[in-house]
Amino acid sequence: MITNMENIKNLINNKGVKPTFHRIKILEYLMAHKNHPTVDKIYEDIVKSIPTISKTTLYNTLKIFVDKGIITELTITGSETHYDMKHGDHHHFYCTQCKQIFDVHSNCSYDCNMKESVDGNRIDSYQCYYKGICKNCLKINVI
Amino acid sequence: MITNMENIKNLINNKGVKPTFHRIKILEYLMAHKNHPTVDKIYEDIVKSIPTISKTTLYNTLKIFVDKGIITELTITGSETHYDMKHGDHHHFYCTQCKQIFDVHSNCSYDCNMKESVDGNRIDSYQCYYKGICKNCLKINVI
DNA sequence: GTTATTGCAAAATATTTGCATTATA
DNA sequence: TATAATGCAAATATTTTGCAATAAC
Repeated sequence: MITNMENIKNLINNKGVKPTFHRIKILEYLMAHKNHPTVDKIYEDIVKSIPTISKTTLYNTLKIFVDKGIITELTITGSETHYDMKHGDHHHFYCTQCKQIFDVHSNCSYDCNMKESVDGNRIDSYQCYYKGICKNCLKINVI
Repeated sequence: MITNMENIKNLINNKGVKPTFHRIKILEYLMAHKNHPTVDKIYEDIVKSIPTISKTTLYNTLKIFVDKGIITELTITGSETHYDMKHGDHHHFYCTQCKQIFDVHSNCSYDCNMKESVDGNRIDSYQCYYKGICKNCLKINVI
């Protein structure tokens, strides 16, 4: 039987990254929290179980994961970077009122994963996002 | 005869913003420089003709223009915000090597301007961008 | 035992804020 | 003159860096 931790370890290993304890724990966290956390949020949560972890390690590790294509960084707000496990094709919706980022599964035919280049430029990644007011905030505003 | 400055003045006025000298000059700059400048770049250029202008005014003005939908802010790199006049429907390509942002006129059928909402969330703006190596850098790398 | 990882503190960078000054209608 | 815009300096927020301590293999 392969444990979840073994799976994560393998995933990191397969990308050519040494699966240290911290790295496994950080990826484990991101797999369990697909609500696009910031560095601060990840730190705040993860420091409870690993009191000695530092933000520098977090920054280091997240950068490595992004470079290796394990996770995606979302630079939507202009202030903090949000992080997201790669999980299926989806876009993002940023609510300018409650400041949350939601996954949206738009049925548009735009799928850049199928493209390798545009206008002769080599595409390595892409991102689409919307900004507006989410349905929850719309409801609250009406009342 | 309506001068260019008159046109810019009217554009600002029509959005309910008082067209001060600085605001006109900043918009004039953005209309003439559609290469997605940062605050620093705009300041560096504009301070030559208006030596007394401050970065605070630049930040203030750009924020107003964004809020009023006159310009778009591009938060692609995660560090500096880039600014872009609204001009036709296009996406952006960020070259991770030369750090430049290019317009790309993708022929995909993805046009969120036609949508008012997604999954019940109200869309106010949207952005799509690619990251990769631009054709110029690809050429240089080969040599 | 050597090399990579980690953690601390300081530095760097970008943006925002408070408030006094200046311009504008 | 009243109101809004501007500019300075300080504060804030986020991320990066240098280097010493530690851990991993």
